[in-house]
Amino acid sequence: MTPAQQSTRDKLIDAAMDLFAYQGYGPTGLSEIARKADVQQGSLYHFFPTKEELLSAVLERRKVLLWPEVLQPIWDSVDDPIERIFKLLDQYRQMLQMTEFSHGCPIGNLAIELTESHPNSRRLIAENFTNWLKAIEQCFHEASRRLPESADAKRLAIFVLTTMEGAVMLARTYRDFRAYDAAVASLREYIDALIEMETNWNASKTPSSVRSSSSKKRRA
Amino acid sequence: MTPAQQSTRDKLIDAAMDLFAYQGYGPTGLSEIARKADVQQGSLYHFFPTKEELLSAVLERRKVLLWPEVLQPIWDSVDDPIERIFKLLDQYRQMLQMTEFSHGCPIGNLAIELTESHPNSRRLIAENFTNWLKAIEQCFHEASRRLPESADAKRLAIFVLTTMEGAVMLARTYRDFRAYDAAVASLREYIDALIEMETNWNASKTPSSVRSSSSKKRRA
DNA sequence: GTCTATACAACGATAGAC
DNA sequence: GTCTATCGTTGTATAGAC
Repeated sequence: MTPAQQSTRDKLIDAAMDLFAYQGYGPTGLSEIARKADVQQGSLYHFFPTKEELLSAVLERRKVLLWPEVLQPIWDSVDDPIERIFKLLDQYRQMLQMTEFSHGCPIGNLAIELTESHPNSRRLIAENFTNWLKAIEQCFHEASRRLPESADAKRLAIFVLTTMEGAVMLARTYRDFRAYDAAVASLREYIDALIEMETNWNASKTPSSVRSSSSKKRRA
Repeated sequence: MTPAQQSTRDKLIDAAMDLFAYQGYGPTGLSEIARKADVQQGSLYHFFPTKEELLSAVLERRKVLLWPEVLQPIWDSVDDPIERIFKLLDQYRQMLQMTEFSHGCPIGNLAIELTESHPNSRRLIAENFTNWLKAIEQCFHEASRRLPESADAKRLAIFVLTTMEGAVMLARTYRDFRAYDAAVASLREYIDALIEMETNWNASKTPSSVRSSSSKKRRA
């Protein structure tokens, strides 16, 4: 849908989404949003009585866009669930590169800026994280054959998210990718080690010595 | 030194340091800082011509305080270099708990808020990260006997920092410690695996079969 | 639903007396 | 070095015509 066909409301949400991601919620003025959306400032208050309600609409939209705009293109181009995760991490890297480190993680930025001062938005930010985590958790579930039984898909997904958010923070601060690449390399090494553990375990198994599943949890 | 003995300049820096950490740089007004420091607003401009120069002084102070206020108490109470790292991570957890998630990482918060809009401060924020990383890197160096030769102390230190920053972000967003503890547990598992690798390697060595150090890099 | 004009508060910064 | 008063701007939000 081209901008010309968008409703005024959607134009406002899109403009606000960009500006909040680029310069944060507080520093972005409502007049700036209206200007970017090519909408008069009076109309803004017709749709969004307060600035924070516009923020809520932005965060709801981000939840909707996670699959079609972020995940699906990657899921379509990569089949292996583990590689999907690292392709996603590479996408954030590309975003940093294309924007010359001016854009970080839109949700992470708002998380730090608003968790304390805006409790309602905090909940929506948490929902955005949760959906992201669910997608990664699903990847680990799909790769569970290759992972030790003790591997916890949910816990691994959290580790991927903390690594990404921390890596984006350091990349933007240093304005280079050394820390980002180092963090992702360590994460890769960790997951490779888990896969190798399971590989070795399977290789050591013989058809005659099948163990119970409980005894398989050798690294809890 | 009690507040009464502090110079006006130091009182202003202390007040600003607290407020910037708690509510960010932008949302903190100069009048608020002066009030908290018990100093007249006119005096503020005598010491700091602009708000950003006050910020620079705060960031310089944080660099100075890293050792005596953050690291030294931990280094004094824990000898093992690896346990120092996890004690440090536990300290951030305690800080979150004591402040009911209202305080995050003071540097990480400012990093996200200011990297793009305040290039001068960005450099000082990077220096704060670098000093933190150096301390952790030193821990890994001191534990190098227990780690595989392929383990890169600098890279591991970065991984600790990204984990911490991401974990703090998620803890504050969810207002609970599940994600924080999950991330730290994964990091612990990763480092334990490195130590175990080296332990197994040493156990497999016999006095008669000493290898060259180059062949020891079996997991680069 | 759209637009103009404006109210009201808070901000960083400044001027100038002492 | 300290203090009071204030400038000029910007912010969110509103009022009311069309």
